[in-house]
Amino acid sequence: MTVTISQIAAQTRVSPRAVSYALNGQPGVSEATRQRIQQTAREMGYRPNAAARSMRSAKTGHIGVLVRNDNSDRLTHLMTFETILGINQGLEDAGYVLSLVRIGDVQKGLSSGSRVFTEQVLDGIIVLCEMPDQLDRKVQRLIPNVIWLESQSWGDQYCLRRDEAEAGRLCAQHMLALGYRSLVYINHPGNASEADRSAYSAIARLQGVREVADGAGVPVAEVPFVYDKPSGFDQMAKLFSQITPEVAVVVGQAYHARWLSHAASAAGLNPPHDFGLCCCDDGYDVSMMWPGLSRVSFDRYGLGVAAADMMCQRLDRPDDDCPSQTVAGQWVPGNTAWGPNHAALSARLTGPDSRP
Amino acid sequence: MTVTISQIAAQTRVSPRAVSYALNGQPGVSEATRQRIQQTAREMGYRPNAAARSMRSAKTGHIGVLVRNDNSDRLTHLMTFETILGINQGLEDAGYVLSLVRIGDVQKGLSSGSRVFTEQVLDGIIVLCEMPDQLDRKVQRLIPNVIWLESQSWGDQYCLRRDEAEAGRLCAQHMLALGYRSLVYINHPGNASEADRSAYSAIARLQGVREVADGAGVPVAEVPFVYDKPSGFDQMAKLFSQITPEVAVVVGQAYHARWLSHAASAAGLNPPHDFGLCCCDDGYDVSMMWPGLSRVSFDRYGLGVAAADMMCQRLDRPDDDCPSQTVAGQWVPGNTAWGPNHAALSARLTGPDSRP
DNA sequence: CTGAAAGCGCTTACAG
DNA sequence: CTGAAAGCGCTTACAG
Repeated sequence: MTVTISQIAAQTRVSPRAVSYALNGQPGVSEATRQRIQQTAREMGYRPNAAARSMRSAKTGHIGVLVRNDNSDRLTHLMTFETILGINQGLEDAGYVLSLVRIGDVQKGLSSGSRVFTEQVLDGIIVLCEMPDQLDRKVQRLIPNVIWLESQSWGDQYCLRRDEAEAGRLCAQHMLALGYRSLVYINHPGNASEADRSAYSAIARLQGVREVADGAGVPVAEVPFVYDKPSGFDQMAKLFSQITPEVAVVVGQAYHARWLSHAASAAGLNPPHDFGLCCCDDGYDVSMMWPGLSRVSFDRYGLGVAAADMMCQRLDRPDDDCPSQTVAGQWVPGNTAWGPNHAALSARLTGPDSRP
Repeated sequence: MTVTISQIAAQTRVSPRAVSYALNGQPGVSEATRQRIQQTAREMGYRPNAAARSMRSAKTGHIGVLVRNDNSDRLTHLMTFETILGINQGLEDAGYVLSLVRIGDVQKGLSSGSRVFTEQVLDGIIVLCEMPDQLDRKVQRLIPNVIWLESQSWGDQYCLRRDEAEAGRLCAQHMLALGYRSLVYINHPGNASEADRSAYSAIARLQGVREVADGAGVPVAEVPFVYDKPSGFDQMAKLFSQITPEVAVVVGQAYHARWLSHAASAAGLNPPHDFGLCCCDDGYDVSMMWPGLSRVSFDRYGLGVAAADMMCQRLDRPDDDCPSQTVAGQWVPGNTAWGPNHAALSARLTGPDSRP
């Protein structure tokens, strides 16, 4: 059924060696036979057997991307997909295939997990989630080349992260510049399971906000936020009852901004008329669906490409230095925070499009 | 460096055959030696070489998922990720590894694409995007077992889709039940490139809406919608200037609902106070961030699991019948459409939480 | 410039 | 119950 090199060899009456050399563009075959072999291979619909190649070369050609998708948290942040597509682009350009891998039940370790942990399937893995250190070590032990992307692990090499503290600073700076003198920072409360997951980024963002606000003597009220539990609604209801146009609400994640926006809308409140709103993060979908959100923007796709490149360097030139990198976001002025003194009416007239 | 079966055989002074039989739980080894071998294998950190196994079994153990991510459209709908995670779960349970594959530049065919098209890498592929028929045929020619999920391709077997027409009917039925007697349907305009991509689903949804509305003698105004171009903003501005609480806006995709909500909010308009809003679709992120959206809900994750199961059936029992399936969504009553006669005040007092 | 041969790591009929 | 051997499809030193 499937065509092999031997079959082509038989067909063209040469040795398998000649076929291999001819198809891989190596010298050692006359140009005439090379042409003849290539022609026949094309006609027969030959495609190399990846497994056989892999066995010879001791390289699988597969790179994993590890996402958090255990049973307690079936869906990681969907925005991760944007980064994954960037990784995919980068890997594909280098001839690798991307294997999606999820962490199995974290409690069980990796026992019930993917085949990539029980067999030799991957040349390397990009860790795109936060997980307990113990699990991190397990991954390092089972899979040869690891790159950490947006992970809690951080070392001198092979790590890549957004600059969360800078994002917090940018938000605070722009809110102050608009004239706000009262900030509310909304974030996940640090309960045990969630702290694992978003601790480093949430902490860094808040630090950035505080750093700038403290410097200007502006208070930052911290409001815990659980969007998927009834208690979260109560807290938001309380917030809405107290909010004024003089207050700027800063949220960490774009998901939080979305939740807040819809909840406020249902309560008849809209930024920037009734309060200021900005976000330390965004994603492609935000830039498309909510271009007016005042925010720090990160190129998650580009981050993925960069991580893929880092992996390729680690594989191709393992002895070269590959320093960890931090990527800064860009402030995007929107129409959800116009300052406490801005006439609400003009906001209403200007409409939804805030882009230049 | 890596441990092989021969090394274990040498260590335990048995033949490679015995090691293979012992580790794979096959009869033909005494229980004593089996235990000894397993113990040694564990100590040496043995993990089978997937390539060697693959070569013997003529199965790669990799299943592709094809997404649209060409240069003109770097990011497919991010909600696709939810489905992909479902597929991943289903495949992993069956011992397969998921390879993410993107369509290369559609114009160029698959020439510059992933290695999965030039070598034998995959046992099968799940097409999770719409693409030209010609490309579809190419995929079928290059990769053995194809499952179509949410694709424009439809046959008696191996296809899986949401029931879009039913979603449209559900939306219209519930809007009519709430008392709305004027519907606006917002959708992508059918321009050439976009028609390819969303034609079948968009057409089916609108048909469903019309079917119900026509039956009740209720008019449906169609408004084209381009959210990523300035002309889209103009059209929305016009819509907002005409909208009233007596009108229910029906949108096809959750992305459209999000865009509309933010744009309306910036203009000081909120559903259900100023107009009714419902959506033929949702996603996990919508259910978390915007639980109050009146909508038809689809379990995209479950759809992914179902597609993976379909693939496994096709691989395990190729001769069995595997009929195509259509999955219906469920109506979720929210707080974005409460009927034209509902007192706006009560909506404002009730707050953001609309869940039972 | 080309053919015959070894070997990557595994599985599995085939003898003993 | 166990060992020696073939073979999956490919690549690559080694002779000629």
